[in-house]
Amino acid sequence: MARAAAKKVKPRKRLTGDERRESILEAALGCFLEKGYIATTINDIREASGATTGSIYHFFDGKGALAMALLEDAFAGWSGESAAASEAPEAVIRASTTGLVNWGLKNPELFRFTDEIRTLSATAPEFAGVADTLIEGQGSAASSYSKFVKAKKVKDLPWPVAHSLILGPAYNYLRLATTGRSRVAAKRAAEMLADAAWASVKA
Amino acid sequence: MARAAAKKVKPRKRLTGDERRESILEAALGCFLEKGYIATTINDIREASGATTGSIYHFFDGKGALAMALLEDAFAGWSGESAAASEAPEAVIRASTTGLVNWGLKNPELFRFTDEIRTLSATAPEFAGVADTLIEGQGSAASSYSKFVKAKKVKDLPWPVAHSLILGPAYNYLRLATTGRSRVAAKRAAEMLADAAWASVKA
Amino acid sequence: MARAAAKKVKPRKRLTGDERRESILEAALGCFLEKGYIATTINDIREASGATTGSIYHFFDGKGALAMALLEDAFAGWSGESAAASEAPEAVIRASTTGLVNWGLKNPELFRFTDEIRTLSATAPEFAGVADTLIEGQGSAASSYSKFVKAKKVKDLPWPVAHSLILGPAYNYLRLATTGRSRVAAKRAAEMLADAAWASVKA
Amino acid sequence: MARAAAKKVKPRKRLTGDERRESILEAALGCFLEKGYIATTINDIREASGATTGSIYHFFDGKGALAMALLEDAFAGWSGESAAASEAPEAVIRASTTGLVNWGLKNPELFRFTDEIRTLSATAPEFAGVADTLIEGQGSAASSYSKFVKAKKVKDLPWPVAHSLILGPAYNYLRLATTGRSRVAAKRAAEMLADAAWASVKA
DNA sequence: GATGAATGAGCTTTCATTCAT
DNA sequence: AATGAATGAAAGCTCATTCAT
Repeated sequence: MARAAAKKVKPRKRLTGDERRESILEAALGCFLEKGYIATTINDIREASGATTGSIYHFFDGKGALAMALLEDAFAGWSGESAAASEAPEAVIRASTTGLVNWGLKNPELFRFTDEIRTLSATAPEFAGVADTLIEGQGSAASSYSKFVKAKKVKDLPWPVAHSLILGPAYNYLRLATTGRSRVAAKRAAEMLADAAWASVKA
Repeated sequence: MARAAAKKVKPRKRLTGDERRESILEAALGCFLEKGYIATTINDIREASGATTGSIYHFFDGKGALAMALLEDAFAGWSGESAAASEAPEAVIRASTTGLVNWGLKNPELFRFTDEIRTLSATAPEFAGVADTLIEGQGSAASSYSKFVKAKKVKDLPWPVAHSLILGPAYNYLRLATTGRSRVAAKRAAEMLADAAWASVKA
Repeated sequence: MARAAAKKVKPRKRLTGDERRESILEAALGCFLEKGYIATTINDIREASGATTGSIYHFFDGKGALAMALLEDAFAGWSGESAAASEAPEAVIRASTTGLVNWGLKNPELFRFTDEIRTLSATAPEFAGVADTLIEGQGSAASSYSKFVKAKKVKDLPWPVAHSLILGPAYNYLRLATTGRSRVAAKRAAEMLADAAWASVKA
Repeated sequence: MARAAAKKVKPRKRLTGDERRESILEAALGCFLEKGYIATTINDIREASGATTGSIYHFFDGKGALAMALLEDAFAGWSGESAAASEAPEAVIRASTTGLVNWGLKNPELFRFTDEIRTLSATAPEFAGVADTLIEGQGSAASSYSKFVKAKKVKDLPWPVAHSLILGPAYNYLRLATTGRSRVAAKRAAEMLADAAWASVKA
């Protein structure tokens, strides 16, 4: 009845703290992108990263915190892509649209991931507050817009409406593109959407 | 193996099949809207409906099937709201936008619910196929649009782009309105968005 | 929210009591043979028979009783096959062996079904008592054998041993044949096993 | 979604992985032998082992995996008992028979357990493949037999038939002995069956 | 830092059986 | 004789998190 130990101990590569942290983040991202946040378990991340459960909890406060950390990275990437060449209203607004579209087309799973978290934020307390960041964008966007309004460069629309006109089509397009159905010339789409966005809000 | 016979039968109000079915659906909807689909348990629905677990499974194949049944209702309501007064391109397209906005403002939790399911459909097999319905709308929309294109009433845009211009702002607006932050004159918003939608696609 | 009744009522063919009883038995047999007793649910039988749950319980005392009824039929078939042409010891013993093998090869799933119930009888109270019938055979077999012993036609072996020599190889062969692996000339196998059985016990 | 943190940690004796694993296996065996595999629940095993549900699933993939692990042990014990003193055909074949009988008489519940699993293997996917091991024995047995055939030491019988002649009576005898009815001199039975087995197949 | 055993409430789902109609 | 809604205990299993080592 005596039985041999079931699992050989896989000798684990020794990593420094930062490397371990990094490898966990990477693995978590891979899992979240592949199966979605909800369907991913800590165990999945453990297996993918080669870390132990305890290690994961040593570096992060849990699954939610892991997602939040990744979300910040994602958001940074998106922001970078949305930087305008000039401060001119048209440039700024077009860059918002094309930045989102281009970033999303480059990182389709990442877009889906952010979208999932945004949805969950409606009911999951650990993601409360994410909605603002994700949907309102850079926060400063609203105040930029109101400056443009004062300068009579754009229509005096309520910000939610303006936001919807500028980014709504882009989001929608990414959802379509991300769902694997439609396929359309990527570059052109971003421009078409930016054209429309600017046309919709310009004074 | 032999399941123990149910010992005490606490007589419960006897409903007809349809009544019970209805009460379960209603309770499920209430729970889904209140706590979200994911956070809702069968037990919640059981308590809210007064049915037994077995009864719920007698009428529905599970939580997913329950959601699907409700989704169809939701979709029907939205479709109804989007009916245009005439077949004129402008009327049709404006109705798409205002229909979605008005329906969503009238049923904010229901909108959130559909949005949650759409998000989950990316990874949850039980909701595969939902995405098409929810995001592409009535299916016939694409062909309507191409008829308008042929009639030179609207721009010859790829359908995903046109879809994004027509409904993207509306969706976005509803997400903002639904997240409990912004508040804007409801009626006016629908019109503003419809104006922009039509302006974006008209020939 | 009002929804149409979910299921069209399939008009059910009106059967007489006996016909209904028969159709239930038949359906139950089909299910038991196909998926095994344990894996078969009353619901499976309901669907296969076209009867309603209530009907099934009207005619039978439950799943166990259904199995018992079928078991008796099975046993009758097996007994019939085992009838010897004469009362001569050799004929009787050979017929026991060939009868079992031939019956089992003709009704492989039925053999498996009886084997499953026999196994369950060790722990399931509803089948207590089945073991005797199934494993000891016709009950009278033991006394037949002791008559043969007295007539010095066969060895004076303890009945369990004799039983094992006469039927054990046949059972084993059927299990092999039934498991879908081996294939051997059916007729010949029965004879070989009968030869050996007789040789093993003859005086 | 976010699982509630385990509130109160009732400290339990800390065992090494192997100890806990062992205790679970032992408890599972006890339950399976006492009530049968089917009638045993995870909860039974939990109570018997003192482990928590989670611990059981930490070490084993479920009830089926637990049974498989135990089955391997059982099989090893049986194999050990069947080892022949020499390579002579008669010794090998007699050892097969007596080994099975003796092992089964020493471990009657274990025999019953293996028999139950064999039966279930016909329909339960988790036990597919068990049948071969359990019913065909050591795999090498067939090739041993064919060597004996070539050496003209035994009859040139199809393997299923030979297998049935050698082990069928033994299995049958154990089923009788295990069902708690008959009682016969154990030692003598093994020999009688071995005598017959050898007589049936010797050239 | 690192490990991985341990926790245990809670999940979805099953199903033999009952009984009001 | 027939219906099928209702029952509800119990099943197998999950998994975020904790913490002794």
